[in-house]
Amino acid sequence: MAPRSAGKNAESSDKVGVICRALRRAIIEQALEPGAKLPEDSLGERFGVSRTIARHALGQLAAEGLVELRRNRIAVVATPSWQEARDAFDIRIELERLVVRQLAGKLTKAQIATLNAHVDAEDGARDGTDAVSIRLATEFHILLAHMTNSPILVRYVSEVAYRCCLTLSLYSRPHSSECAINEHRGIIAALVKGDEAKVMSLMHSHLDSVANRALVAPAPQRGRDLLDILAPYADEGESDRVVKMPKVVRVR
Amino acid sequence: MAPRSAGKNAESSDKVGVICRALRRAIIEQALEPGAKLPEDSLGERFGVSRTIARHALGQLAAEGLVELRRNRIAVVATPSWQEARDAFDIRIELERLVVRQLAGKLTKAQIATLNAHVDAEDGARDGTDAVSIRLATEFHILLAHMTNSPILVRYVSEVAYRCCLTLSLYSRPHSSECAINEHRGIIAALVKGDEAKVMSLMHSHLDSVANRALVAPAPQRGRDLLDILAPYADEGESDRVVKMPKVVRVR
DNA sequence: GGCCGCCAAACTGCATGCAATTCAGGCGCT
DNA sequence: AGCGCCTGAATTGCATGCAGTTTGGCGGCC
Repeated sequence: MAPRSAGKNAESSDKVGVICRALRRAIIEQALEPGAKLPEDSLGERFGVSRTIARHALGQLAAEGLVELRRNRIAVVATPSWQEARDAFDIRIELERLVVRQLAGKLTKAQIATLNAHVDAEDGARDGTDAVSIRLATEFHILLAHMTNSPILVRYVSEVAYRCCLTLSLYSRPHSSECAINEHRGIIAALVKGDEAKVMSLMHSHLDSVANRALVAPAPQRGRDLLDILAPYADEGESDRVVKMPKVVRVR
Repeated sequence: MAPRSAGKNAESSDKVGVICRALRRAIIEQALEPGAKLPEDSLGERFGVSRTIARHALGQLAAEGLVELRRNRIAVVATPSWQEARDAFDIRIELERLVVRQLAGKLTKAQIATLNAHVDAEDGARDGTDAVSIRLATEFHILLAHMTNSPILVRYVSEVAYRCCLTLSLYSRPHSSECAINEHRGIIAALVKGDEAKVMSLMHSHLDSVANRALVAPAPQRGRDLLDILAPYADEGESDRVVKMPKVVRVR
């Protein structure tokens, strides 16, 4: 029960959990694009449960930020703004630096083997679909988080990583994840060597480069809701938006 | 609409949100101690809604880690282990360093005033109950997070701060929060001055000292569930628990 | 007395039903 | 044709009902 011990968060082994996991996976593999509608009864029917359960699952996913829930409206896969994507990556960098700091030089042989096996799998899937590569790359990071044996850290890293996946599918063009794989190998090596500072900086630059490759521009706004596109123009009241304005870019 | 704008996370204006907020507050003010039972129908009755809604609210709080949900069992207020408490603080430190890093030198006059007013309120409540002091101190940090204008950061800081509150109520003795207030003032001053490094280190040591004051020992286990107390002894299988063992302390 | 099993009450898991709201498209009006 | 209104279908918000599980305590048995 080593890695899998933590996640008893109101979602394991019950039907809600099944739906959550399925949707999460569908979302990060881009089978469900941002903006995709998720009506309760379709979901319920598809998974053979009642709306009540589907609804509950949507609630959980909304709490994780993967789904947007507006009152009396059909739930949709979340469409993070460019700024939110950037924020997510910033948070992710800090969290994952913490992960590798805790892990540096403390991995067991078994854990190292697990990590290597995973990266090999990433390598093997390199000629598969992009979606699978992204999922595997994400799971590498979550795997690392699991090894800290800190349920809270696992939860946050997972959430924010999934969120980043989501933004990747929004703002990124078909990117070659090959280099990412090598970076993963580098991180493992540094972890084994136990060089805390080195591995933290490696993780930092790894994530930063992923973010920069993905979030180069405020994005082509590959047209989802026309309403969304116009949203920035509405921007009611908003009195004290002063913080982090340096790199703000007007959408279109 | 400065601070209160962000949190539309599937919980505002609907009954679920009302219950969530009420319970959250009750929990962090220790009106509900860790381990307290939260039966769905009592909750529903108390808030004038059906079990369905109460259930949904519990689900949200469980996702935040404030409530523990075990299948077919009455929900209870979460009882984080000492290790989880330590982990929560570690994460919190990183997140809040990020907050002040983003905020340093970027606060508006209005925001500074808001912060000062809040600290004054903390000061004013110093002779009130401990619970209120803790809540106000926590809200100071959440207020800061709001000012980053990053909903994701707000969510995570809030969650982890609430969690820390929870652990405070478990493992801490009546602590004087007076010094904390001064530390808050110091942080504001450094933020205004715009000294990024300084304010990050201030925040770090502030949180670290709060954590150390609270989590000096694995805690007197002020007896909730005797089962919980015995849990560490059971510790089934647990093959590869290698990480972060340095500072582990046996319970009792 | 202590221990085990049984039973009713309590509680959760889930589906269904009804009211309220939103959404889509057709109709009439200009 | 363009625009707005209006109506029915789709969909959510929520309560209630029933079945299955846990709980706690009582009585019998050792």
